[in-house]
Amino acid sequence: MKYIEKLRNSGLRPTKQRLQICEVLFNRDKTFHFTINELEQRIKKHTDNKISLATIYNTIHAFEKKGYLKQIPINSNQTYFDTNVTDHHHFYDLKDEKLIDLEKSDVGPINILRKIDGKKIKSVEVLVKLED
Amino acid sequence: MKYIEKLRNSGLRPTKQRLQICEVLFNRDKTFHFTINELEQRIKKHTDNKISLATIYNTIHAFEKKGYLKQIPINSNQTYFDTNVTDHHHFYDLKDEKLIDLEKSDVGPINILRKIDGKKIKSVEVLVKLED
DNA sequence: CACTTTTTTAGAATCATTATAAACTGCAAA
DNA sequence: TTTGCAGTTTATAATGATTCTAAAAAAGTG
Repeated sequence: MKYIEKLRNSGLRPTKQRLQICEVLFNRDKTFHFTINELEQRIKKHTDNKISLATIYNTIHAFEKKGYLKQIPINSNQTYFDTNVTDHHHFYDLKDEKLIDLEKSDVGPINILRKIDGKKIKSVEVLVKLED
Repeated sequence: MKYIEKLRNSGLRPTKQRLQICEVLFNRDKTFHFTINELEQRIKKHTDNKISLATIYNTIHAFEKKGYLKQIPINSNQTYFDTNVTDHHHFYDLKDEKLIDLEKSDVGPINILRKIDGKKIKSVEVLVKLED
């Protein structure tokens, strides 16, 4: 199993549940944008045994803390996550409520000219809302 | 009362509650970033009579629909609103959980090079997260 | 004033997320 | 391999923001 090492290296025990969630999250070509609810549905389809909702939350938070996932800032009642943890941005299709990755090169350089004393910039995220 | 016309012009009856909320929201020098919870506290201090929480939600949504307020996309369990409805961006101080306006001129032009068929860009929002 | 429509309200309902505490599991040391 | 224990999983309860409901109150109109 290719995810065992990954988990072990980051101090997470490679449990059956975590490995199955890894399969759903990372064993794919494109990056994956999801809410916990959507992920739960996919896990249900993909695996035979049930994984508790609490475990899904636990795992996603653990993965996020380890840097395997990113939260996407967006106004929604549900939290969106992204398997693409590189520095990039998003389109958000307001009608379909779907996210699309926007590579840094698609946006061009962003120069934050203002500085705040005693603070440093951790990230710069761009959300481009789309309508028909 | 200076807000009566504003409300009437947008088809909202200028009720006592709405006028009081207008005072708290708009009668200030700087732009105001808030959650419903914070707003409720301020209303409690500012006004003698109690305004129901449901009314606060109703009013904020009505004002947002009329374009007097904007939601700010951010990862938080609570929704943030902004009285600054001009096209601008935000710093978000992760430690203090506070927002700071970033004028467009502080960010410079943003050029979205990629296009999505059949969709047009409604807004471009930049969130700059700050750490110590 | 009489009547209609909008608004307010308290409280219930909903829904995402987090907490709890007991059972289970991976894993390292004996 | 067995034992012991920290780390995990789990069902369920709890929380907290937000929305819904339906009845009362207020605003607008003639």
